[in-house]
Amino acid sequence: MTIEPRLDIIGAALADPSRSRILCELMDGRAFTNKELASAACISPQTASTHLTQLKMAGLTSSLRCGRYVYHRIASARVAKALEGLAVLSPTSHLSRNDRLCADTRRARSCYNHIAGKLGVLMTDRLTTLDVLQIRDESISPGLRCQSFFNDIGVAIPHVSAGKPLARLCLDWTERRHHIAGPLAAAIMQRSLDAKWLERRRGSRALTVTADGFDAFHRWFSLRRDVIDHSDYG
Amino acid sequence: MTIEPRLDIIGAALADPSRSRILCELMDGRAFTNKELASAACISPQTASTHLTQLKMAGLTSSLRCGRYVYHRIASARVAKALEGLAVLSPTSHLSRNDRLCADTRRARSCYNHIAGKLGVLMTDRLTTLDVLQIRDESISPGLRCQSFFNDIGVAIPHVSAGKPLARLCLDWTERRHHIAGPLAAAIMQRSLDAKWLERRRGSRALTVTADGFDAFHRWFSLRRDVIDHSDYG
DNA sequence: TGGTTGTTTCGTGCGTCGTCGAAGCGTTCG
DNA sequence: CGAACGCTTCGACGACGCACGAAACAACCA
Repeated sequence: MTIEPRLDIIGAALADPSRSRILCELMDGRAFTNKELASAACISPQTASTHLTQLKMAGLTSSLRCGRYVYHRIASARVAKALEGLAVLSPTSHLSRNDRLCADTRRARSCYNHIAGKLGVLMTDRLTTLDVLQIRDESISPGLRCQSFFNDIGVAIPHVSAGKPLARLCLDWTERRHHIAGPLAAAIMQRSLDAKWLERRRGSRALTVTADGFDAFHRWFSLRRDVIDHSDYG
Repeated sequence: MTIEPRLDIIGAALADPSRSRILCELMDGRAFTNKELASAACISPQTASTHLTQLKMAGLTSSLRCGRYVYHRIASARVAKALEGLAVLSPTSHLSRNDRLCADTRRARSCYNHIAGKLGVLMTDRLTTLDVLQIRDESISPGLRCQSFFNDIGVAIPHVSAGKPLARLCLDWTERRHHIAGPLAAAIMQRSLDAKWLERRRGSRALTVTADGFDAFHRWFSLRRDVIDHSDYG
């Protein structure tokens, strides 16, 4: 016998539909309570509690007690990255349904701590054509107009320790194309929320683009409203 | 209800110890028959057959009929990448045992189609300090001495279509450090096997460094035998 | 063609796991 | 202090899934 990674242990943690729903709920990077997650997964709080202890034991989530509430979140960016890697492998048959809420989620949503969905992909495209970011192979480096661009839109470029990426590419599981992740992407998302360009929706990872948001995305990213809104799915 | 990736479907495919062992066996990139995999996982051929159909249904493996044999392999590099991402998350308690075969596997092994383990990590380090490769952030670009180096050691640098990486970083699940993956890394592995620097071992992903191998790795990578051999575990 | 080998399907037994009601524990608030 | 609320544990029920023997199917070989 030779040593092997125990994929089955991680797999068993993922193998239940309720736990999968809980993880997807947590994938936007925020922390939720037991009860909230129970409601999101349509199960009783007792059941959610057992699931959450399993996820925690498997190292996928961590919990933080706060008064009588227990907040759960994805354990680390590494876990989030691994789960995103799995998400693009997961079956897509259920994605073809023309569901209004599906369309919303595809259009713009939070992914761990950055913007995903069509908006995320379009913004990423635009950042490269504007020479704000250079994407070579699978890595990202600042372009000529990086400083000025982020200065203009009011995003402070995060400081990262040497060797750590300012941003990285994340394969979008609905668009099947890359959007940016990492500290810079998180800063853009934070700015978009602070400036009320985007608003979180209750009980969903979907993000709503406000009127100011359409304005800002048109001004800074040349994204017309109908391009963002247009759904090219069945 | 909003759409979600069905992590549970992939998870269910991974959730069984036998299937995990089968996948780990396939992770070196080669194809194996049903019977071989059954033997590797210590289960009967019937059981292996059902597991393999499950893995195939989940999109993790693909099969190819060749006479009365059916060869199974990892479906794609994307799947291999996702599984590697999970492997670094998987529990490590069983890695602390001081097992001779464990040490072999840690020292050098094949990972999909490139070299992993201590040897893979050391080679990657050396390629950067020699300015053969430049690692910036999480991407890799050719260094000043790239052409001459690979010419010297007899590796033809693979052609890749524009925008595709020549190499990428892969987190080693035993060393917990990066080694290189991708076309260039595959070419290095192939060269090492052709030149008999490395030999595959029966029934294991471990790679044996030959006498010529120690010679070559010392000459080209300045890796002394004791550095490769030295186990800093248990 | 008949025997051997590899793979797959069927049926069954048995263990594991998800689910929720009930109850226990801890915290908050009036 | 007592009531309300949230979380967790326990127990029982039901369902799913892994395992292998037996048998069918497919391909090779003499």
